[in-house]
Amino acid sequence: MDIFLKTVSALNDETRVLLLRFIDENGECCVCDLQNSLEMIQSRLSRHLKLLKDAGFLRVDRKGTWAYYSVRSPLDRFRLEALQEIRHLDIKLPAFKKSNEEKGCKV
Amino acid sequence: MDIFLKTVSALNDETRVLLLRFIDENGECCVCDLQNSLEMIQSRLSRHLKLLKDAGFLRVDRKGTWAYYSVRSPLDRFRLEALQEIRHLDIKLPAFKKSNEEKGCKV
DNA sequence: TAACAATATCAAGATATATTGATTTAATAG
DNA sequence: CTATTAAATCAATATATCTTGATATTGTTA
Repeated sequence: MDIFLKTVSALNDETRVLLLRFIDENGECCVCDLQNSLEMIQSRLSRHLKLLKDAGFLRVDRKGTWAYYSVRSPLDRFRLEALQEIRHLDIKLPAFKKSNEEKGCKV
Repeated sequence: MDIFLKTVSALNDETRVLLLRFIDENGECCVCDLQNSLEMIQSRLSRHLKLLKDAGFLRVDRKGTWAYYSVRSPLDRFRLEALQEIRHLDIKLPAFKKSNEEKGCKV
């Protein structure tokens, strides 16, 4: 029950649905990218990314000080079905604005 | 997005998961039955049943003053998958205690 | 080591949701 | 019509979640 509720509760927020959809469409993103693209402050992003990760939707890959988030794979049946549902939502996604990581990103 | 969030939000509560599972296993129940079986007060039940109904999981069939709730059918793909997930949860379900409707149920 | 940048966590206030008991609505029986 | 019963709604309180700005942590570079 607890795992199910954690999974469902992660989906129960507009911000996280948008985040998941954005990362699903654009592939691996670091938090800088997301700050740039979605215009959210860093602490808010960090919180929601953690919830999505803990609920089994995202994985994180750290390289130096950067954290790259991507959709976890493979997803189990239920999470995949939820993601499919999210893929079909009529959402206006902001464009991907890459941060200039190579030169040091400074968001 | 709104419909998706409403659907997900209906699943995001232990009471409602239990209710949905109970009705799924036992078939059509009136609110009396649920009060007897689950030992919840009526206003609480009524609220959660409404949320599950409005989210597309339950239907209600009124006969006189009684309201019979059952799992809506057919369920769409996502809701069905959620229900399957709930069917596999390791939950201790209380026994079904039928109310004595024939003689007038008085809960 | 010190300074800096990316990310995570914390604390406070704001918003949403759940629970309870009381009240209201609606259908039926007398 | 009145009384009764099932169910829905309301009002108050309690609990949980979200947002923000501040602070802490971690890795990198000078």
